[in-house]
Amino acid sequence: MSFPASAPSHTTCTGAMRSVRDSLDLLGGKWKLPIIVGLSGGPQRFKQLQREVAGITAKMLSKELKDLEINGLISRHVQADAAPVAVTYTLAAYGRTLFPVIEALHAWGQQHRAHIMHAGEAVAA
Amino acid sequence: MSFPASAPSHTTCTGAMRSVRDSLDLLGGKWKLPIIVGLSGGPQRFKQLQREVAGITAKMLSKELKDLEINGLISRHVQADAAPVAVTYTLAAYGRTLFPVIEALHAWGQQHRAHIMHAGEAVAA
DNA sequence: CCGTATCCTCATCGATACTG
DNA sequence: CAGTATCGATGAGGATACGG
Repeated sequence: MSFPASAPSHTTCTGAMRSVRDSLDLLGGKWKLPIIVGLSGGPQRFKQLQREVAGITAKMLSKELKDLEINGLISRHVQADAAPVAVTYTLAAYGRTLFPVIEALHAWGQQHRAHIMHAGEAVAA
Repeated sequence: MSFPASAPSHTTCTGAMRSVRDSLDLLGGKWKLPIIVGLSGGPQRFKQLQREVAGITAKMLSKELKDLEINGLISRHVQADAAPVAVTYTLAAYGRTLFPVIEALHAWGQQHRAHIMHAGEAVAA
């Protein structure tokens, strides 16, 4: 259920769109999901994370991390005892609820890449 | 499999990010998914679809439909026999492979909305 | 190391008017 | 009806430099 396979009503679709858009609003943009993926392997410090995500600037990383924290997807921890200050970002439990979403996106992305390869091929499946 | 639950390696994450980004590139933006949802109930004509998606302008709809067709997610059919020209858009079989993705986004969006409601609540029920 | 401030560019999206 | 053309607003995102 949840996503009608054959004949969704007008209202059903409208409702579905709302939720989908909600998710997109939160996770959309270039960096949100990559950052979450980057944190999925365990806590990371700012610089580490920046290296992990690859291509992101400090400005964007900082901004996106704020957004994600506001939405409760990640948490930020400061260790002031260290000399040059250490900040650690951790994927919150709530952030892990995104795994199915990420997995779906990941799976489709992979499949799509394969699909493109033999674009003209016969194939069926 | 596919998305390591506990300790993904550096390389695994990088690979996952690529696929996720690929999907996002194709499906990102404000309208792609809503349009696909709008077509999930069956073929639609341009104007119908515009009404269905709600809020989209002719310009955006036209542009997005082109993108989606190029990627093989939908197909366009023109009936020139009718007086004022009728164009029908249909969700291609390949477009239906997105249903799991949409369903994931949809489910998370719904859950998130609920999550927000009792953000500070100590549960009620 | 961890960011913030500033400036800038470009893609996205919207409104309106118009054509076939 | 099915689109396209034009103009304009907005903001995401990048480069660089600097502060704590």
